Amino acid sequence: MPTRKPPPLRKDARRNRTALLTAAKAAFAEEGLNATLEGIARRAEVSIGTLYRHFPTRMDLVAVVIADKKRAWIKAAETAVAMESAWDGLAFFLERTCELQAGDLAFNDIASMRFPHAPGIEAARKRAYDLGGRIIERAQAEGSLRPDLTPADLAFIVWAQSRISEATHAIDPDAWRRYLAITLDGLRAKAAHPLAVTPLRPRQVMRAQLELGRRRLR
Amino acid sequence: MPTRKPPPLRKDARRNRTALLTAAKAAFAEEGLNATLEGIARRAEVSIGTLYRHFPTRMDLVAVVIADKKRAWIKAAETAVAMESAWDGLAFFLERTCELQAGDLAFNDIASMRFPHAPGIEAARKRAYDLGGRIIERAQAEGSLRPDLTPADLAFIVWAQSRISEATHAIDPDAWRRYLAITLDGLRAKAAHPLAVTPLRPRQVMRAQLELGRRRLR
DNA sequence: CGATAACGTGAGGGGGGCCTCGACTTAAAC
DNA sequence: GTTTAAGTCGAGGCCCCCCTCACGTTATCG
Repeated sequence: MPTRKPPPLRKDARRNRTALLTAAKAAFAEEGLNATLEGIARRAEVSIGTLYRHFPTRMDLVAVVIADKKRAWIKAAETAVAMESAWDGLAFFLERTCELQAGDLAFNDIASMRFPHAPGIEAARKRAYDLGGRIIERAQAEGSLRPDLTPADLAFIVWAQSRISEATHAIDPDAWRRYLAITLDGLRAKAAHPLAVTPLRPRQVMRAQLELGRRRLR
Repeated sequence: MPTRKPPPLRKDARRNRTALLTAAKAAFAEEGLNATLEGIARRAEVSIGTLYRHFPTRMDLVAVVIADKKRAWIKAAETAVAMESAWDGLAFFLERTCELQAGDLAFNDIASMRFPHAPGIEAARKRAYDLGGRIIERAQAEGSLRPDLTPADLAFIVWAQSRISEATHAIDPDAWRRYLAITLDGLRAKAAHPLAVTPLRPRQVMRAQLELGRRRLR
């Protein structure tokens, strides 16, 4: 590996770095990923220059703050694929994804693709997408999931949910569950009526992601 | 009525007003209701001062631009209440609402409550909400709609849809229909599984609206 | 206890949007 | 054609944010 181990940080530097991450985590969660960097520096009681020394770009900060949830997300997908009941796997995956974004506008922004170029997210997204495909296949093979659903549809369902948790996270952190339950009822094979509109092709889904990202961020 | 009829506009003033409205309509539709006023003035080839003379506040501009769609929205609700099949009425109302917001980020912002204080919208909202309640009641009486749905749920469904059309309007203007169809399948009485989470109370719904409005607008 | 590299700082330049206001221009009425 | 109220204009003040950099400070090591 070409990367050298970074030299140890000085004590004050370590303290400031921690303070910045704490402040950023809170600010991003409350205000979304476009929280102002100056505000984060103020919150951490550190000068703006120090913020930039530690995190030269906003993305560097985002990457660290997001890391945990990103891992949790992938793990949820892997767990879902391994569940005995494929339907339960699907429901678990959707619930867990929505749970991660509820009350955390940072992950909400990520899940809604408002930061399409967030670092390290690309890979996680691809992985989650692939796993999502397998979750769907299994549930369709099992006969519990409507046969016309595609992996891209999963993304749209999560995006749609993201607006609901965006609206309700401060009022009732569990409100989104109600609407996810309704959607799940619509996903069952027994409930399915034929869909008149075809799903977006993968290329189009990517463009839709970028479109969401264009909206008032960055 | 205490309002006098306004004096006729000068010819150049009328021309500029029209240009401003045209520009604003386009800008709001493309960029959402927080499109920059300076940009709208540029687009109309008019100075920023002129914009402010005609429309002292952003809301004055929004009110005029939105008016048509607002009426169309109420009309859709009234038509829906009068339809023979209550289920068709519900589907029609939801479809029409989503249709109005698809491809028009201005109405999308309105429907998503991102401008909670938009002028004249308050009344329209109340009317639509009331009509929505009657649409639901009829469909539940008919036995076609799941009995646990409330008027507030309708709002959340539309908000959720708004994110989908936000993402897809430029790629496939009809993509949202696919997800609305899935949601409708979840709304049928036959598809319903009991909902574990209770709906938000009216007071909470209002707070959720304001919450959405807080997000990066104004 | 120096010496020094790492670190912290905040003023300042650049950008952009909001909104105001006084000087200028023009349509319209006589 | 003159008058004048209505209308237009855009510079400029305000605010907030992004990001850089030269200078002062501090931890760490010999």
